Amino acid sequence: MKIFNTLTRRLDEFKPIEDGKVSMYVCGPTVYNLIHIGNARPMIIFDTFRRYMTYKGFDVNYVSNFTDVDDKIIKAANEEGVDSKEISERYIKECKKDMEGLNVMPATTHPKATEEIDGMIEMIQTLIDKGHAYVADDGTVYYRTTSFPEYGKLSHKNIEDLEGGHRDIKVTGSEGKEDMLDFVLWKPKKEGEPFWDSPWCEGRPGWHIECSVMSKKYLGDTIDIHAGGEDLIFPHHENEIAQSEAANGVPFAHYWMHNAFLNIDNKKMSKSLGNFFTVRDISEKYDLQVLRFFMLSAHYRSPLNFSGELMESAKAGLARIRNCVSDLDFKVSNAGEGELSGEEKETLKKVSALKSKFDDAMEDDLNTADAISVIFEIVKLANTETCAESSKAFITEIRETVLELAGVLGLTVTQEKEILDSDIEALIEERQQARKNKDFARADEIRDELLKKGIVLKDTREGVKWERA
RNA sequence: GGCGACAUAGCCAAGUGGUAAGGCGUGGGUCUGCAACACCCUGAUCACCAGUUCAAAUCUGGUUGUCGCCUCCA
Repeated sequence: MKIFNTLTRRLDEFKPIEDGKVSMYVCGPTVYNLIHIGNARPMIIFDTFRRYMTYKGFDVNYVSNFTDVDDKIIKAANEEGVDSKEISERYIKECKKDMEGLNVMPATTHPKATEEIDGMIEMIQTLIDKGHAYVADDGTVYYRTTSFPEYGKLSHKNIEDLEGGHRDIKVTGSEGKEDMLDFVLWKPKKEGEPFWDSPWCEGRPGWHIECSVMSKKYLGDTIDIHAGGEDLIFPHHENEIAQSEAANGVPFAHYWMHNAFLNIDNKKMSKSLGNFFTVRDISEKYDLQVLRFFMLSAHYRSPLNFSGELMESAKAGLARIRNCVSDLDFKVSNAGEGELSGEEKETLKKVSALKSKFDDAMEDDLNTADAISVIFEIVKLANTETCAESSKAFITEIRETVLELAGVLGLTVTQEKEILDSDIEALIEERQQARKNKDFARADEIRDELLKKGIVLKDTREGVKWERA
């Protein structure tokens, strides 16, 4: 597996710390609202990475946090006049619902910042003891960036440039800091904010320390992969490295993966532009599997544009795969038990080669766009090479392959068996009878009637199929 | 100002040295009582200029354009 490593800016061959195992940490959302579709990109991408590694036989320990203490959560709580815990608990619950819709597997562990305060205090103390952090007069604890010579190695920034670039805003808010770039590890409470006791003051942790601590606790001092959105490279991940490596004395993560942003109609998504969509918004109009398919149709390190038109295109694409599977389902139920024919064996060889091609694509820095195209190639084979006379073994093999590969991408392509009301079934039956009797007026009447109920009929070669409009 | 990314058919998107995958849409066809669905077939020389090479979308330099980070942000 080749992974583009932000740290080295190269494709690096993945070598796990421990054979057959992968430890990875993915920065999760701050839960102050419903997650938006931008949040969904890393969730889907790294869930797909995890599924692929699992498919390849790795035991993946996947940790993704919920940041449940933060300014925005406190603000939301104050606006609603409720406890901030109520806000975070609510949106964690909603986030999990969205994840389920997106078919994002629950992490091995989903730690919450507020439940890891002890570990944070401990790590901050270690940093102070080692001279990497200091306490200001008001009890704020800052990280001393100048004490970590490698600061900037992930974002490839040099510190002098950073200092220069900020000269104009240096005036405000940096009292108590030794240096511009120093960042908060612990901050004193303000009125009405949640707080915890600490050796320095009653207060709460800074954002960056959370991830360092949770990663250490659940995965160890050094992990294989740390991932997140590209915007987190600086300062969040840079700061995590500074904290963890200074405190633990060993490298933090061997591979750093970052996904590019999702734009809306070629512009950055933001509330002020009015182009802000939550996953929940999308779920009202589309099966969330369509959103997942859409996200995987481009490489994760390319910026991806979102629009209604593109979603329609994705919907049609996913439907092509699903139609193929449902067609195979039908054929398999009528197929004979006979041996594979010579021709069928040849076709299965091609399918098998395509399966390798799929793996190759995924091995190449998770090229899901290419991987999807391989699935389409198999779909094409299935559509052209199977027929009513095909053997059961042949059809089953192709079907299983499509399902398996789609499954690696976390795409559900089998149709849910839905039970129709008996009176609707009766109407369909009556319509079939009418068609048989060439009473097309009645047949069309029934078709219209069902359409009003949201049932679309399709008269196929194999019989009547239906679907929800 | 600093750092970085990208530019492939109507749209989306792989390909990173040997004469352009795949999807959507369009058009044509098969199936069908009709319609819809489904399926099959159908398209580009790769922003521009110069260079390296037997050979470049693919490497080098330049031009133009789009975008991201540097501040909370996936």
